[in-house]
Amino acid sequence: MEYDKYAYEPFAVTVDLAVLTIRDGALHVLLVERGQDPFAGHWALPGGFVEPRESAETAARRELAEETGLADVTGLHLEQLRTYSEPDRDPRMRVVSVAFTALLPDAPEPRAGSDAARASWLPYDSARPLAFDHETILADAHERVGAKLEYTCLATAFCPPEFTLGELQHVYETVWGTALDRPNFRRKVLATPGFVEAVPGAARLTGGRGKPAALYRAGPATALHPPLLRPSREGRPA
Amino acid sequence: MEYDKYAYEPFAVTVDLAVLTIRDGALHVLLVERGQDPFAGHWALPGGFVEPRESAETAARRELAEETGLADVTGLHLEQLRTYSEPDRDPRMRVVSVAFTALLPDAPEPRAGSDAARASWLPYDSARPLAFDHETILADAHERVGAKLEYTCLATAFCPPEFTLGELQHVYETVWGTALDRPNFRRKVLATPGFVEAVPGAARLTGGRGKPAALYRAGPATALHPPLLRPSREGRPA
DNA sequence: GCAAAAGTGTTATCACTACACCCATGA
DNA sequence: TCATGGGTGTAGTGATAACACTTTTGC
Repeated sequence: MEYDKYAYEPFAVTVDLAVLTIRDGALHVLLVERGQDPFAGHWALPGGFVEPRESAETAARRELAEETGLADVTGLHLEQLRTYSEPDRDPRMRVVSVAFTALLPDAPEPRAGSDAARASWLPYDSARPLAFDHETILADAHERVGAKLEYTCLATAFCPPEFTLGELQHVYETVWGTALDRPNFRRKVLATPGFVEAVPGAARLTGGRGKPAALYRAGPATALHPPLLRPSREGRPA
Repeated sequence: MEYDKYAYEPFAVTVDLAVLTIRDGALHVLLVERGQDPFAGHWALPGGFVEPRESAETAARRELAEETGLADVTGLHLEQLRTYSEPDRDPRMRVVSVAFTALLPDAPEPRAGSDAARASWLPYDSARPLAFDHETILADAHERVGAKLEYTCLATAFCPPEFTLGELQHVYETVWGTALDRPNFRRKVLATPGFVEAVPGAARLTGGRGKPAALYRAGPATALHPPLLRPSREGRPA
């Protein structure tokens, strides 16, 4: 560790956000359209510089509030993914980016930020091509969230304060891209203490038809024991 | 994203390494003794600056080779942990550090590096206090490795090319700090295709006494299905 | 009544735990 | 012959998967 602050070419440190939500039954991601080169006109993940007196986590939450326009983002799930530091990932200069993923229950229309031409929710499957290495970041975020659904109670972060078990199951099915058996899913969730808590007496119609579903709130538990594993594909990445 | 490289106070970007190994039946960590203030005389994780033309991963592998003195570190497990970016984590200047964890099978004596006064393997449990926020980084590394043992084949990274099932079990017991049932462990490992491969005919005495143990090599699998869960403590962190 | 969505029950299979027990070696 | 560590067998328990089935609503 040396003392000369200018011994090296300066590094810029930024945060990039993979903000995911479920909208119209499909996984969506918050993207901004770049107004300037490089990649002018391309979609990119929202993000920005880390300020001199804030941590990457603080910067990420600030950007999240700015990009979504939400007044209160304190309760939202925000998690550091990893740091992307390939020397040429930004053609202009050396930029090291700390990537985060955030999970939103509902999807308010984003407001076009200061430097972004447009901001919008796009379906995950059509979110390509993206600027820089953002496709890699987005794929890593998807894999991470999918894996964490297995052994944590993270799924409730995609749900509004009160939700039905059908909606919770839909979170799993949407992120994993697989269908689950409803009776088994239901038993599994209810058998895990603290995953969900029943809202006494409350019920809601979901698809316009059918029996009204009981409502639940997120419980205090964070871990899932035993885990709720994805239907087995053989070679799962580590 | 702006073009002025000097618009902000420069950030230094470093890597810190939590290098773990098992030595004399206990978890050890590679530490260096700091020669200069701040924290002169304190132990710290090895690490260093990311060079202008390398990624954090490249820098981490370079530092690993320098600090351990190993000629070939290409096969070793090296994994990004997370990035630590609290504004005051280094009192001298703004340093953002990308932390990695590395797993070594054997423990060659480290050579004292260029800027470090001494380098040494210390038992994990007595590796305190550490300089900067390195205690947090080390604890995060331990937790990450412990969690990955559950659902990946990572344990073989602590073992030499050929090892016994008893040695493999010892890896789990050392990292988790719990005893495991030998018959069940054995069945579990052998029932997972590609976790280990038998070395035909080979056997080795382990404790000087007892039946010689069959030898195994690491197999091609990376994931463990179903996982090998830690004996249940109730509230496991997410 | 019919379709749709919620919710319950049942059974076979699988995996895991906790043991008891046998085998090969050095002292 | 004993201590030590490797290796096998087995019975009880709990979790899972794959169904069939009932309930409550809108049309």
